[in-house]
Amino acid sequence: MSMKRPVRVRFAPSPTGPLHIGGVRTALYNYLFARQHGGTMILRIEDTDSQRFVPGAEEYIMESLKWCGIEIDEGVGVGGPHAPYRQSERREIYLKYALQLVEAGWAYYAFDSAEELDALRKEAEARGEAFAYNYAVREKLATSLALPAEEVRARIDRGDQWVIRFKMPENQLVEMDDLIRGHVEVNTSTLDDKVLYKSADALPTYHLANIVDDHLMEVSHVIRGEEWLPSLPLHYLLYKAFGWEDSQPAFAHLPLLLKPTGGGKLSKRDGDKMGFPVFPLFWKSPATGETARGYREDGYFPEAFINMLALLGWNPGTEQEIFSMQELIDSFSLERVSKSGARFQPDKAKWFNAQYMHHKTDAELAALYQPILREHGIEVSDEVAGKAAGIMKERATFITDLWDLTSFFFVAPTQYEEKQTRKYWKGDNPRILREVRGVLAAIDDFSLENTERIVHAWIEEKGYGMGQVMNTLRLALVGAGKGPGMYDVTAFIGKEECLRRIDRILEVLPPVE
RNA sequence: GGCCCAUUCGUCUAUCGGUUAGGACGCAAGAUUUUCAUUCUUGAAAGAGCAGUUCGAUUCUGCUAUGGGCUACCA
Repeated sequence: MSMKRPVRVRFAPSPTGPLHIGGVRTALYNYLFARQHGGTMILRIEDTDSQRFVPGAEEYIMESLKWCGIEIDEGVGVGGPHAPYRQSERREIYLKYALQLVEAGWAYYAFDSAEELDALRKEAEARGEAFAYNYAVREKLATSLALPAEEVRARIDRGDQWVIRFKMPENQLVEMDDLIRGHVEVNTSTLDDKVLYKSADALPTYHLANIVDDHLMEVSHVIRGEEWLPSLPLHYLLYKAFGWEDSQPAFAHLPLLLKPTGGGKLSKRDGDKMGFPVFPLFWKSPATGETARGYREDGYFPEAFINMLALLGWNPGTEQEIFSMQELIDSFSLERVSKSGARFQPDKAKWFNAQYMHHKTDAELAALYQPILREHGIEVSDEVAGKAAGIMKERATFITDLWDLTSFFFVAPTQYEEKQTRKYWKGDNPRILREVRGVLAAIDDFSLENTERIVHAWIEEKGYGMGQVMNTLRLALVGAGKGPGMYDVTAFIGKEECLRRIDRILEVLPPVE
């Protein structure tokens, strides 16, 4: 591979359902790599399995990438010089290449039916062996290697179903290089003759389509999940068979995302069981009506989601943990991707979201919080909404946490928390609160600082306990033993509202004995 | 079963032969605070096992164990 070759990477999902977060991470790493090298990010849809195609999945994939901020330069949805980018729309391309391999002796026709293959597998299983379609059997079965040429011709002309299989060489060492795993070698005798093309639906399988398209689309780096590592030797041999070794892309196989409990790939069921989303966006299956929650709908910020995902299997080698997309682009490298699978950590995802929450400006918070306020019938300016959110953001993980945290700014308490009431609505406290009312009523400049100064001086002068006074006031204004500093509340709701809330508690709440 | 990949605190990870094995999440304790939180400080917590190479191995090699992936006319 030439150093000068322009970087072109592709994300090539199969539209068989919603894109799960492992797929999002693969897309992200491709994107970061492309951007860092001034390269091109391609989106190719690999819909060569007509059986598993799910309507809506492709749109879901594109919307997910968009939400994540992963931009596509070329491919489905945006077009480009190698269009079309949906493999089902490229079907006429593949047969030619499959036939080229047959002609060159790298592939052959096989006429076995599904039932026949099933029987062979069962037979082998009965003997305690695994059936492999390979050098040992291909010349004994109904293949163009065993049958006379006229017979092969006749079967094809007659319309018999056939497939084209790769003729895996016997006992050859394939040496491969992976950007993450290093040198890998495997003996071809342990491999089988994979189907490359299926006549039944006139479509290639993944292996053929993948190599042909990567070649045609001038892909320079294939960055994909580790589940593809076992088929890498086949892919190497395919490049060799086509004579495309010189332009063969470099490969990088990413470690898998594992269940939080360990023991396998992360799956949809884990999310349901352990209460965290496995998909970026909410998904509803058009076929079954089944739904799955998404990070977006669960209140995650896309930046936090991406930050969390980026650090799962990659790290910069420094102690930095918070990264903007641009920072990720600048510091990402395949060499620093780890080799072993990473368990997904729901708790850490929340922590990342909280970090981003804490760094949001009041204006940003206002935009996100306003819809929730309106749901609760609160109509306030962006400035007011942002201020309330800003005061309490440090305690929130999600935007949706803000209502519980700030509702008292907008709505006077109608109930008083029992514990706080028992503790503070007793003895002299109601009487002292009446005095506090008088002090507050006399203040003209109701700013946080001024109110604090005057009230504190008064408390000191009277010799009252700070905790007693402030908590009683808190009970009156908030109705509970929580909230920000008291003067944040007084300044926010203003003098009149303060007095109103004090009057109400004095009127409504009988003192505790 | 076969093939391939992996293995450092509970989890995510740093270390590119010589370190008191570092950070983060979570957990615990303490401090701060008018409340609830936040925040801060501190603490517990790791090289799977056995050989070998080496003056010296977490780091290199082999074996074992464990985990994972693949083994479809699915991707």
